[in-house]
Amino acid sequence: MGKQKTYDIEILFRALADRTRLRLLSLMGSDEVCVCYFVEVMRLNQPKISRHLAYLRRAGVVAARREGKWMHYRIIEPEDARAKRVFAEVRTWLAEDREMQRDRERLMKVCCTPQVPISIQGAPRPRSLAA
Amino acid sequence: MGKQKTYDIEILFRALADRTRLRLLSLMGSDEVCVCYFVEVMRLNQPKISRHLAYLRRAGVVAARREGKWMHYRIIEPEDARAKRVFAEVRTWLAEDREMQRDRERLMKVCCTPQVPISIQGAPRPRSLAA
DNA sequence: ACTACATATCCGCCTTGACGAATATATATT
DNA sequence: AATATATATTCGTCAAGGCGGATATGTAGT
Repeated sequence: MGKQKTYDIEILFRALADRTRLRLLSLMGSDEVCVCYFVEVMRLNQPKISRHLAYLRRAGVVAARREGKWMHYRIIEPEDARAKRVFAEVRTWLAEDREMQRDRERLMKVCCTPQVPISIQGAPRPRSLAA
Repeated sequence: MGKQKTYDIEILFRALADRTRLRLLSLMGSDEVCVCYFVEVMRLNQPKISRHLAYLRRAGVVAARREGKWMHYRIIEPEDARAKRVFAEVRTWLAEDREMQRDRERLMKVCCTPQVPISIQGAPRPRSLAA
């Protein structure tokens, strides 16, 4: 459990060197997100999502929290000040990327629509979006 | 030649996801550096250095300039403002890394010692270090 | 043209990591 | 206990990329 390695430069960049993982991080930007939302929003198969989340977890970039059947993932802020600043700039960058923006819009829609898609009825919403 | 792709997020991070390449970038921090100095300072075999420099060039992170037998490599600043800021933070981070610091110290020594090692006698020094 | 030197590329080998499909695990419900 | 649902892991395959060693290329000097 406590494998909370101090942020290593290469480890971080390897974690960031994949578009799927960048999209995941972008969606976790403000908040914990449940796996089922990643699957719904990104339209990728579930094992692929899980594998990339596991990668991010091993790299120490995100942490997971279980809530019943659901798993929530959130970004871990680096302790190291330098790492923190790099990471902050990366997130700002992501915030401007087209595809990432579309993802976040879809996440909002999916969470806030009165008619939630059947596939995620009952799933716990990100706090920041829960009405 | 003009393959100067606009900085792509993943491409950049893949380029940064290797310690040898980070060390190269750290040495190029302020200035153009000649390949022979990389070899001398980093104590790695020359093909390895060249391969990583080629990788960085393909990724659009550095550019090369020939001067007789010598090749000088320098960092290309990203045009995109976001990329530029991420990159700047990365360089600040590198500036604090132990191994990178040792590399830069060795570069200074190698360039400024009265008795230059035989292997690089006559090689053109980085401008910022040339006495 | 020949030689020497600096650098780049090729080769074969090996590891990492991406993928889809299948399967395992964990939890909740009945 | 059996079932359903959410998520994780395993398997086999494949491409990217790391490595050292050998070799090719490019330039300068004789």
